[in-house]
Amino acid sequence: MATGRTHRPATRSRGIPEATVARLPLYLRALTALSERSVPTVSSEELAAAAGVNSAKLRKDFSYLGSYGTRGVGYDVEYLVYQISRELGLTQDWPVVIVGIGNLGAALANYGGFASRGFRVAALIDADPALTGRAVAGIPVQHTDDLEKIIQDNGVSIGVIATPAGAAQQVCDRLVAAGVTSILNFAPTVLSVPDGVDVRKVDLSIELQILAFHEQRKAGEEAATPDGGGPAAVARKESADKGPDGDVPAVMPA
Amino acid sequence: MATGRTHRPATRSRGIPEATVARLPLYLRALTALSERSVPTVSSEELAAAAGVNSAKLRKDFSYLGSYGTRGVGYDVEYLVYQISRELGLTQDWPVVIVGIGNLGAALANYGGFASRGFRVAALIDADPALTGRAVAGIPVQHTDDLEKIIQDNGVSIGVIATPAGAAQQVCDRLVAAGVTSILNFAPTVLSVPDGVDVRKVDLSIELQILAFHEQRKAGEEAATPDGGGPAAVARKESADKGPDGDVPAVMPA
DNA sequence: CATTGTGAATACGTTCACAGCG
DNA sequence: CGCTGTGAACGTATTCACAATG
Repeated sequence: MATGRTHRPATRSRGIPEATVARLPLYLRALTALSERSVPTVSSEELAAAAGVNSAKLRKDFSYLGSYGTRGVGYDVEYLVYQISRELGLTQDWPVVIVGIGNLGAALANYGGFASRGFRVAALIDADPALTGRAVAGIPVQHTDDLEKIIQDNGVSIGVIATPAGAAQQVCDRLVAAGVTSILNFAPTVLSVPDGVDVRKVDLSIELQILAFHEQRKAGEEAATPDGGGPAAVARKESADKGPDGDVPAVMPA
Repeated sequence: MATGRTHRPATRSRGIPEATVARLPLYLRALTALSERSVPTVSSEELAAAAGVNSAKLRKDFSYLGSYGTRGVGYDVEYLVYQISRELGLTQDWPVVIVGIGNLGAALANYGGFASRGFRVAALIDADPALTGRAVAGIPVQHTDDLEKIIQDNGVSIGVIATPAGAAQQVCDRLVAAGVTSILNFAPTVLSVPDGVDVRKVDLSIELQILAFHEQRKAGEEAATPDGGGPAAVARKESADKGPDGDVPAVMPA
């Protein structure tokens, strides 16, 4: 932390804003669904609705990728799917390891959304010898002792940590030392990593606390139902546009 | 979604920024750890390091809550724990239901970080009759048919959806109709909810895709190992400051 | 002429830097 | 004197609104 210098390596990064990057997967999912229904084109308005954002935001997001639409018509679904996939790097294969095969690790191993998007669970790793050798989701669980070898043999650059909090930093250090440069952390810990390594965290407890905050606010100010107590509000809002927080929630078995 | 009108009900909300709210749980966790070690006071610098943010941000965040520090000294740990807990609404009991008891639902049910923070798993609900009656984490699984009754009997206002994508909207609708006003969604779907209901989502696949994007960037610009292949880079950065995205990743059994 | 693409306006979030204070 | 609290500067993200255009 000494360096007051902002990091940001040589990466001048052809300027796609983070907020936009975070939404691309959302668009991709909506587009994939359209593609499966053989819908050929879609307008920003329709796609935005499906992704749960507003159309101006969507158009601005796409404008960072290039001009892939046709005025008066909309966007070609297949073409956009391809462009976004490419931009996200999903046209290549990403071997991933999951460390910590408790309920959560198992849930992740079983998660279907992987293969569909270029991600491949290359290995499952756990410290418990009782698990070693057992298969979860058809993939054998290997022992932590072999972590470095597994990473290297499979050319893994993305690791998922689903261990208890106490083990997370140590696992993280070993992953990084073995060559992993992107980590998805489900343990409720702040991981410390060298520059150049990306960490994203998913923290259930934090998400619930944020909900509790808003829930409390609601309880405080209702008293008399704000919208007149009549029929429940009807306007529906898409959820996706939740606030900016840049952060996430973690989960952990026992 | 016709209404171009921004929502935002009467809620003028005594102005704590969303970004700050999202960090309060982080501070709380760090403070709780200090409290357990019986540390009496902490400076913004120290606490910021523990939470993985910078100290100016932390001080500004705290300034929205009030002036709880002592100049020249720092913050009283116990007092801050209390203030933040109260602000987040964690001094009260929040009964929560989890719908969808696959691997993920089970992981959530077993998650330890609940009770510690005012959350209580009031019920587990699943559509599979084979699960009904079985206990997970010591809590009996009940059938979806009884969802409304369970919500009402327990005064539940927060629901967690850990079902397959296909069931999520339907479950959501029933939760909302039964009185739930905050939802944590792990299914990879955009949920549509009435005004006044908060949804946060956790989407594993999205998180991985964001990592892949950055990973790809790195690969593109290195060419020769960036840090010379020598000793791993030494500068450490705290992970928490990840980009703004306001969104999260989902997971789903099978 | 419906719809994209985008400057300009606005809102929000972060960081700086230092006055204020215990 | 050290550390908090905060106004002001800066940077990023969202929204508006309309000119450009297939």
